[in-house]
Amino acid sequence: MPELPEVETVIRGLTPALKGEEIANVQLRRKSLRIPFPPNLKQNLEGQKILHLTRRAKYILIHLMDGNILVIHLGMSGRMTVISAGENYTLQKHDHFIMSMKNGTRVIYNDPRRFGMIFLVSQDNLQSHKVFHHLGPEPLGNEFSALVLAARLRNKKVSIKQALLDQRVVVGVGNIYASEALYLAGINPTKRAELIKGERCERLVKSIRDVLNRAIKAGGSTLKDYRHADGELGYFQHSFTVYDKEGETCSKCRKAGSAARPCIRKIVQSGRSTYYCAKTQK
DNA sequence: CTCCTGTCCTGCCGGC
DNA sequence: TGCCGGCAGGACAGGA
Repeated sequence: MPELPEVETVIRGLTPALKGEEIANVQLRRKSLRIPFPPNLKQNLEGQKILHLTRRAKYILIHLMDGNILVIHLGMSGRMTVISAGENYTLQKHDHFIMSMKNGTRVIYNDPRRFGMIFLVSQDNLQSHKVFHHLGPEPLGNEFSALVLAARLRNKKVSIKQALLDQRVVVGVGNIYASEALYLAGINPTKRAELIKGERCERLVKSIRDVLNRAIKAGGSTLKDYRHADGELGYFQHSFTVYDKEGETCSKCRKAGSAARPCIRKIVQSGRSTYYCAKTQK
């Protein structure tokens, strides 16, 4: 499920609950998610103090006092829930990982499809770790620019939509925001990636940033403290402009008064749905 | 190198 | 109503 904005919203929700707190107990309710839990995960976490939380790509990084980082990826269906001290909570199906803090706060990781990952890596080995070493630039960071994107798209024969999903090109963009960003930039998703340069590339960079920033903002403003009444973090009502809107008329076409002709189409690219406006995306 | 396919897993929805 | 196929917001390995 979650792409960069959702992960970011989860982190903002977890931070006040976890920052500075000590982990008292860890419960693993199965042996593995997508990959096995590391053998000593429980022992390594219990007694540790949490310094702070950050994000890299779609990974949640929980920095611990001993120099290790607890890495959590939500996969397609992972969710985090915060339960305050003294609050009642009955464990649900697919609650796989539970971390209880010394002050009584609990954090629950639930993931029906189990495509998520939880593991530990030392601060020093983070960059070189298998899942991190190949990652491209953060789209909201200073290192991301039209020149950088163009360089990474060079010689890429795949479609620009597929390229945006490639975490070596840019991180954090998933299937929804790829469609959304291309719509905003007015770029046809089937276009060969290597053809996107110059002014179009500028527009794409700006669109990716816009779409992600707006989604993060929506996450913050529609949730009180990034948290539902039931403690669940990071999932918010957010209306997309083209995603899942096949057969509807996009806002640009509506504004242009094109007699409300349906312009949004759905296609499948390397097995994944793409939505776009057949009229405005060239 | 790049590209493409298959795979992991459960839940849900639409069609019959 | 029940069953079944297809699809779902991610990312990896392996082979061409």
